[in-house]
Amino acid sequence: MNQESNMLNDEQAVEIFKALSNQIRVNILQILKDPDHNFSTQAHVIREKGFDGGVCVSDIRSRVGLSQSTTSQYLSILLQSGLVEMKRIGQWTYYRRNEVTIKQFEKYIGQKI
Amino acid sequence: MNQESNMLNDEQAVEIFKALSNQIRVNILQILKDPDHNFSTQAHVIREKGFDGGVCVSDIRSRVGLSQSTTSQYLSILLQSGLVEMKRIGQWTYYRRNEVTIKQFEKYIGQKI
DNA sequence: ACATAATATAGAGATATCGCAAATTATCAA
DNA sequence: TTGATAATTTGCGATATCTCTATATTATGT
Repeated sequence: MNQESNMLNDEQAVEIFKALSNQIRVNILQILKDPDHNFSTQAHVIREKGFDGGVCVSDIRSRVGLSQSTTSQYLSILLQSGLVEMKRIGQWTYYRRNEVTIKQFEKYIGQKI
Repeated sequence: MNQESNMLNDEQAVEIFKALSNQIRVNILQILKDPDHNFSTQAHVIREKGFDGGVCVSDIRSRVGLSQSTTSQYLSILLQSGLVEMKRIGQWTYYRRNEVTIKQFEKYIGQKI
């Protein structure tokens, strides 16, 4: 893998900055760092099945206290930016952090900012 | 200096994300990394006098191609966020990167995001 | 005091974001 | 197929951001 392929470009970085320019979206990313600790045991947190740490929208919703539609919209902004990834299983959509993008973002800050 | 004093809080970080959620403001921060290289020799770049690397507003303006007022406003957004610092000398206002905040921000990303 | 240069602030129209309720779509279960 | 649950999409009013022109402020030189 060469240097290019894991370096974000400015446009992608600005997309991420936009996604993070809202306290609640930052919070969502933060609570997804430790789903087992941040959600109740009844919550739909995936602990196996190849999408470990994925949390469904309604559980995230009840944790951050926004309306369902706003929560869904914020998650799709985070998804668009690449900071999270999602997987639909049955009627649930599970979201989890995309650590690859987050690492690339960290690297971008260190080198380009 | 303890751990607290050089760790940004979430609110300060969101302020920085907002400042960086605009391509031109990111560009301004980037060109201020190397004023000697990014501005003409006639530009008002401070190379000594205790505010090394400071560039005046009109030189930044002509480099980024925005109106005078927008440039001034963008610089004050960057200033508010702490990413740059300024010093007025005579009729000129010089802006330069605030590497301390930038380092703190980098640390915040690594630890809190 | 006056003219000039550099910067900041005010005001405004266009566009984007915020966050909700309501409507729609997708999936499951009986 | 009917009903329930989960999520997305749409529509909306409120607020914020973008970027300009015009004006005000501050500092310098005559």
